[in-house]
Amino acid sequence: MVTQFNQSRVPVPTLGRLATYLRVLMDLDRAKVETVSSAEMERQTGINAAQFRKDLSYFGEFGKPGVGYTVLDLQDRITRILKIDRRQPVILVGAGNLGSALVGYPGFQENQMELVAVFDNNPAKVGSVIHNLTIQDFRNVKELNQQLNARIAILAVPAVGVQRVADELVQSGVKAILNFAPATLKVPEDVVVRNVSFMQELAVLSYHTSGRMLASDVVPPANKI
Amino acid sequence: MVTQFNQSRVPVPTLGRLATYLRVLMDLDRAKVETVSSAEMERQTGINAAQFRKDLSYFGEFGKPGVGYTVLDLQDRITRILKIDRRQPVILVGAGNLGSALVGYPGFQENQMELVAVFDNNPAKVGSVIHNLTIQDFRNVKELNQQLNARIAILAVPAVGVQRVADELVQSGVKAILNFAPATLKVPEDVVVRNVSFMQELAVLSYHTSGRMLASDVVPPANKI
DNA sequence: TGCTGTGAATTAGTTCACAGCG
DNA sequence: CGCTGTGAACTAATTCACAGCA
Repeated sequence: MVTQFNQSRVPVPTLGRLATYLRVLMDLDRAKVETVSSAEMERQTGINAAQFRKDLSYFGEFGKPGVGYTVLDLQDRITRILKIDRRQPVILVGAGNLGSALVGYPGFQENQMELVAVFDNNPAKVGSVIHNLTIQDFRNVKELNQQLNARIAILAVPAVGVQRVADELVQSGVKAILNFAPATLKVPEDVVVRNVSFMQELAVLSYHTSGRMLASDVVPPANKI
Repeated sequence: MVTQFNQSRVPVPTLGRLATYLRVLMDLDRAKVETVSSAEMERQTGINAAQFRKDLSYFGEFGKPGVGYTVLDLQDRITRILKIDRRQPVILVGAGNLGSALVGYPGFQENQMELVAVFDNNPAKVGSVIHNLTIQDFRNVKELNQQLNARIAILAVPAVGVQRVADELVQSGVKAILNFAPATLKVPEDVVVRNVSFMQELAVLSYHTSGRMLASDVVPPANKI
């Protein structure tokens, strides 16, 4: 059996699921569980057992037939695959409502993502402190990132002008962008962008409410609390 | 021309893209543009022109051959498809960092999503006000939603206990959930859940930084090669 | 026996390519 | 002509099903 590492062709959804597996493995470890089967992982995650095994198979062989997977070992390997086995510096642009909320997000720490700087272009905000970080002037991003060396950036700015911000980030050495603005970014080939669009998510949900499209059900006048 | 409404088999990604088209159409309308071709839409959105046409084809015929699409008409029809042609009441559970930030999110208004109540189970928070909404005790959700009639809920609570919250929401008549907690929810067949996982997004980005995976990250089976 | 790892089959989603209408 | 709408071809992702190992 020649195990061939299909490295170049890992489906994107696989990477997202790896993060889910990791979360469950951490829970299992805390519960002192030492080994786990793909069937048990399906119970915990809702993700098909064959899918779990195939996802792992893109990166090598991890389990013992007849036994399952060693929780700690698998956890360790997934963190290496996702490159969160060591600290990943991340910068955030936009200290508005959403941006500020994200600074306090505990998931960063848990996953070795370290928020190392927050930027904004609003002079009224520059200099103030959120969660131990002083808000920096976005004009200095290029210079400051020479020290920080962040390759990942989170964009929590309004849609207007987000492209210019992205361009500047690319100039500053950023290779991966998590974009919360409702806009489609143009970036060089070697830069990855993931869009998080609340609007899109809500649209999908809205479509699925109240059944068929020709819905005769009257939307009742709604009060507010 | 036989117009067939393929309603039952609309790909999920199509719905998300409809929201993107809508955004661009609103921009075009503001710029006084009256008609648009699928090729121009590709330029504006980065989404393939054939994809745009096929997405629309699931819902009928919208354009004029040789001309394109009437901006206002298309806009109108997409809002009807997504059921955001009229106000959609939405409730939010969890008034923490993220939840509070979402209350101020301007995208709700723009898309006829109206946040009608915010709930939390922390007595210290119940009663205080964010953006004109008084935080309600989550224990009253079922009772209050008899008036509010929200079918969409946003979950911005910690992972622990999120399943119980979801169960209660389903009991309260909620049919669609936008879940921000890093956990997999079990809900009845007729309830839709969309998960937004920052961690998953960051994991995908992290994987793509610093080029290809190191050879040492793929661990070959010990007894082979 | 009970499990993994993986080709094969299946299903979902995207893009092509072109007939046909305005 | 220039464009839409759509079957057909293609590509991606998921799930099945089973050989083979501990």
